[in-house]
Amino acid sequence: MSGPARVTHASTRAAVLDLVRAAGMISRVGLVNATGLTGGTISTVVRGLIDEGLVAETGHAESTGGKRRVMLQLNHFARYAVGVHLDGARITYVLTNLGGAVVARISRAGAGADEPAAVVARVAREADALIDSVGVERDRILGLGLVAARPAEHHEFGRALERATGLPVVLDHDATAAAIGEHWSGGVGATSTFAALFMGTGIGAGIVLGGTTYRGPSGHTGEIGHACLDVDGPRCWCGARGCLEVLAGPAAVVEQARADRALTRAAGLVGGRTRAATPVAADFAAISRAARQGNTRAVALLERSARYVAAAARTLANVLDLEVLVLTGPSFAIAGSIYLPVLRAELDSAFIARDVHPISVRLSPSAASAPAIGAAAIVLQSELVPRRQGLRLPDDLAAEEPPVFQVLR
Amino acid sequence: MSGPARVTHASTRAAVLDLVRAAGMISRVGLVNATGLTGGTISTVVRGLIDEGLVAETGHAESTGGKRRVMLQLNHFARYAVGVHLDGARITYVLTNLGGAVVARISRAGAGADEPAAVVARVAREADALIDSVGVERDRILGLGLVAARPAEHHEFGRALERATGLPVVLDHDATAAAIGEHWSGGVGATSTFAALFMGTGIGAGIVLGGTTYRGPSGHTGEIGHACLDVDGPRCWCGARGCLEVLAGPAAVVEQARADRALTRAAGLVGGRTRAATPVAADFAAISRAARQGNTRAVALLERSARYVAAAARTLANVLDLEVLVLTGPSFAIAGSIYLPVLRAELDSAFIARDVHPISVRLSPSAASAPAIGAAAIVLQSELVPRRQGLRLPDDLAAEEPPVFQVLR
DNA sequence: CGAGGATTCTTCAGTTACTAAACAAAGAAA
DNA sequence: TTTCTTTGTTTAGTAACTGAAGAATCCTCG
Repeated sequence: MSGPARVTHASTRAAVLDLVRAAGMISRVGLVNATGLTGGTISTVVRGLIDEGLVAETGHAESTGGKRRVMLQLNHFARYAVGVHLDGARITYVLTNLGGAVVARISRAGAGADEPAAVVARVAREADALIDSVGVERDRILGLGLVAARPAEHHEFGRALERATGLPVVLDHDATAAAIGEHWSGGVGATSTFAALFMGTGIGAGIVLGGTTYRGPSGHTGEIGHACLDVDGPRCWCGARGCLEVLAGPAAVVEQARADRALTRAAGLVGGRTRAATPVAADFAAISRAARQGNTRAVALLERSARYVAAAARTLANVLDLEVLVLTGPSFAIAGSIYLPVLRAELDSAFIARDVHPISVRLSPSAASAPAIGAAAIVLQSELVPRRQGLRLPDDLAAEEPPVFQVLR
Repeated sequence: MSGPARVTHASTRAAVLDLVRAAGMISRVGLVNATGLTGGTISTVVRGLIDEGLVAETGHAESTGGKRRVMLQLNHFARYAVGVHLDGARITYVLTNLGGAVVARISRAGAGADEPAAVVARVAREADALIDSVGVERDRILGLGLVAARPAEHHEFGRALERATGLPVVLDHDATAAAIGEHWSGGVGATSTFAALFMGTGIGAGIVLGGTTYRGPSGHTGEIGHACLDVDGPRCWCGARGCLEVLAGPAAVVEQARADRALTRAAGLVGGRTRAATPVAADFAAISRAARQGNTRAVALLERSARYVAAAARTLANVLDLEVLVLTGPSFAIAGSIYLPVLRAELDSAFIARDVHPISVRLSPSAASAPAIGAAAIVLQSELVPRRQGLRLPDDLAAEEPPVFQVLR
């Protein structure tokens, strides 16, 4: 009759490790305040983490009247993870360390119409090459994260890749991965509620609520590309009318640009003529370049798109009570500087909870490789932070006063 | 150095109690399967619940080849909770039992411009009268739930009410309360992801994700009334353009109706002339009545509104990957039958995850008093289900085969 | 009708992850 | 130097579980 063995209480070890990562540097007393656990517990948990080599004592804080705090930091190079982003056009690989920092990165041609078995073999080979290029021992690699726009279609691929590489493979949505990547690499607080607005060829959003990734019952969350912005708008492939993607997604922008002879010539759009592997991505990049070089018609086109994206972002923020919104993904990597001010203006003037708390809108520092970095971050998270629920986490991590740092002699 | 005392592991007792409530009737073995706990644990936890009078053994299931399962049920009349909904026009009181069933219900005039102290005294008196009307002992009442459109403004009021009634008071958003009420009274599954679309004078949404209420960092969640449905639409008080509320909320519908002479006369709208306490609510009701009686202009007006609400509902469903959408609140209580088919059609044809899982759209069976019922449910939840996180709950409660019930001799 | 199996539920010893509290160590202030 | 403050460690005790054995109940079949 006995049920399966389980850890009922959230793994304290994992929660402490996550706090150390999120804080960058923190003392044992800081962990006591942050977790609500007692000093004794923190003491033993930290000892275990130090023994495993995951955490190290890196110096002392200034005294506040008594013994100085010993500061703890994540040992960034104790473990690694591989992240792979399958896009239509390209496959991006990153190797990150425990802190989510990119140690190595390569980008290769997409799978195209190649045979799945051949693609598996190639991806495994290229991932191996990435690992070898920095000479990391195999047993320090926690696993491989694989992300794509429609992860459900890559189940079989993931399993084959697991066999080919010998690494555990986790599969996820690219937008969700991008959000986790932002979260892990520390741009946003440990318990913050935020969304990563992801623009590739389509538009999606990765959602993190109170520090926990939200995946929904079927994994189809954050489909902000199919937010309605015009009840009488043009029809979308999803069956509805006036979806953001149809009105203002990269494909829509490119289509509008192609209808403009002057702009087509000025920006050197390829799509209509040569049909490259991903004409939309290439043409969208061309339009963005033209806009940055001052082409007013390109600017107008992108700003029009930005107004729609901003309206959808506001809807998202109002529904979820967001604290942070990060723009990421290949398309924002190119055109983010044009979209950012429009979104900022919209949310500053119309976010409904703006009087209670601000909403910070920012551009990801690594928008182009965000999905791949996020893929690696998911591995780090799945291996080291099994489940964070059920533990009191600090309302504000910044409450821990940043101590003056001194190198250990 | 020792931190504050805390319950780290989710209270098993509370989780088991919640499962009994959600399942209606379940055996110990059922609980073992549902929780993942061992038989021994369930045995002792259940004994405790029976000793407290919260749960009772109510019969036997048919044998499946061995000893028959003893079925457990919530002892619905072991505890009670009071729910109070402060609306502009009216104050609604309900007394519910543990199962969330309404035992008594009264409705009185709203606070209007009365002095706060007088309102506190009146509410306390009316709540007492409600309790006395069914003759429930005071110590069986867990507390009083107070909900309003803007709970933040009623903090002081709540504290005063706590002193006046001697009952613990919890405060929450009306839309969130409505969602919890739907969840508690069992219309939706224990771990389901759903939203309660709430229409009073404004439009909001209460959100429950995987069985857990989502309140966001500042409690301003589900503001679907300020979803953008037209980037060039009319300006809203929130600062934005084209908000759902401005385009299609009850106030907008009433305004449009008043501009229509024939409809104003046919429906007998009062707003323009006499300025009642809440002209919008009264006039919206009048328009709905006219529509139900076949007035084509009223029908057209409401169906236009429904199209906008449906588009916003689709956006919400696509972002959160919803499984269930419940229409509730005073305005849906009156006009729900007109909105329901429009929303169903929209989500059946355009919900993005519809091929993976269906989304069920339904009208709350008690839309008018849903906020008050929800307020009481919040008390039940806060007292009996302190924190449900960190425990594996069943994917599908229906998996427990419904046993043939027999009354215990 | 009674043995034997199946299933449900209980009991109890053992494990784990914590807390509480005493203690030790390190620096500041006097 | 002495005394105080703060940080971190050790130890004993406890709550909430698991695992495994056993008791209770019911069905089936000779």
